[in-house]
Amino acid sequence: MSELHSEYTKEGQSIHALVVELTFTFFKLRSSGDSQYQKYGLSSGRMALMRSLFSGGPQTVSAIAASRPVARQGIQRMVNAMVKDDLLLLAENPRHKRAKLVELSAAGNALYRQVLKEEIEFMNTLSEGMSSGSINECRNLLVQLRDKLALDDST
Amino acid sequence: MSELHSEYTKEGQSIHALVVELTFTFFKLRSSGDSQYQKYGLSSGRMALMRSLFSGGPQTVSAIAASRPVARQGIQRMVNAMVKDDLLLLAENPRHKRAKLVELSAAGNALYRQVLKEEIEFMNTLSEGMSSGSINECRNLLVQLRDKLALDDST
DNA sequence: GTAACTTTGACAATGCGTTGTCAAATATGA
DNA sequence: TCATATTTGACAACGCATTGTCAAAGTTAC
Repeated sequence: MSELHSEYTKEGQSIHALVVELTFTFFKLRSSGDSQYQKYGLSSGRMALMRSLFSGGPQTVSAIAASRPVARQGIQRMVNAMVKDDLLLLAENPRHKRAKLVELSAAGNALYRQVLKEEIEFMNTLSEGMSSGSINECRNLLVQLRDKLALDDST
Repeated sequence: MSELHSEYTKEGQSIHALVVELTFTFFKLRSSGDSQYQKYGLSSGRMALMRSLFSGGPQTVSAIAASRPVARQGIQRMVNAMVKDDLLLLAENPRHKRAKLVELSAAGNALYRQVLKEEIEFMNTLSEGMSSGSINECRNLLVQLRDKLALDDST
């Protein structure tokens, strides 16, 4: 601890500690997810993509990218690879000749549902002993934090 | 929403929502941090490394890597680059001929303190309107979550 | 002391994200 | 309509993390 830390307000200090913990928890969560996914040849990125298609229906690459903090070209590359793996299909888009609609193939849909099922069980296990009230309060605070960040920069 | 979601317990559903929000908040936080750091030629990774050295004192590359969820060779590469940029120094290690002690140079220390100062102000701003009690509760819940993850896998 | 094991830094390959460029397709507006 | 601007996918280059391999340095056990 340096003397600089005395410039923190009490709340500022708490937020800093929260940010540090959030970072550790995020990495832990992602590596835990990846180790669950890898036995199906999936990754966190591929799962997130399938999740978007499963809940949002067929969409263009641009639309998928716009709904998440990832670059359009990253999604494009991922989609191309997953089409090759027969997890996704490209359907004609009546509104745009080049921008095809990306959708889950039958195999992709089945795989996603399988993994989602495991994921739900995992979340249920993780939440044992916690109250949904305190979990929701925590989430609300993160939303609040993120909203403040959105004001701060134009990312 | 698919029929699969009915397999969630109430708490499981909440945890899932929390995990989604946590992910968004993490990315927002990191990009916000990076845009603050870049005017000093730094990145989140470099800042984290300097933070370790500032608070933990001179350490070997291996020790730094062991204290965070990053690979040893990633730290090694970063250290080599930052030594070239005169932000870090390699001091002789009496206990090991090859494993030098990494420490902040005078320039690195000054730069870190400058950025830290801005960061503290930023955290103070972010926390305005929040109670340190609710922030700490949120952090405690994340700690609890991370502990459960640690049990689950051996990452 | 010495043989076997582990830790460490250099080097290389790879994975997966980013950005930039370009041409085709589309949208906009005078 | 037609000129201009934007969106889109392919391609390339790069950034920054990972893993694996190897030889030098250090540790441990006998």
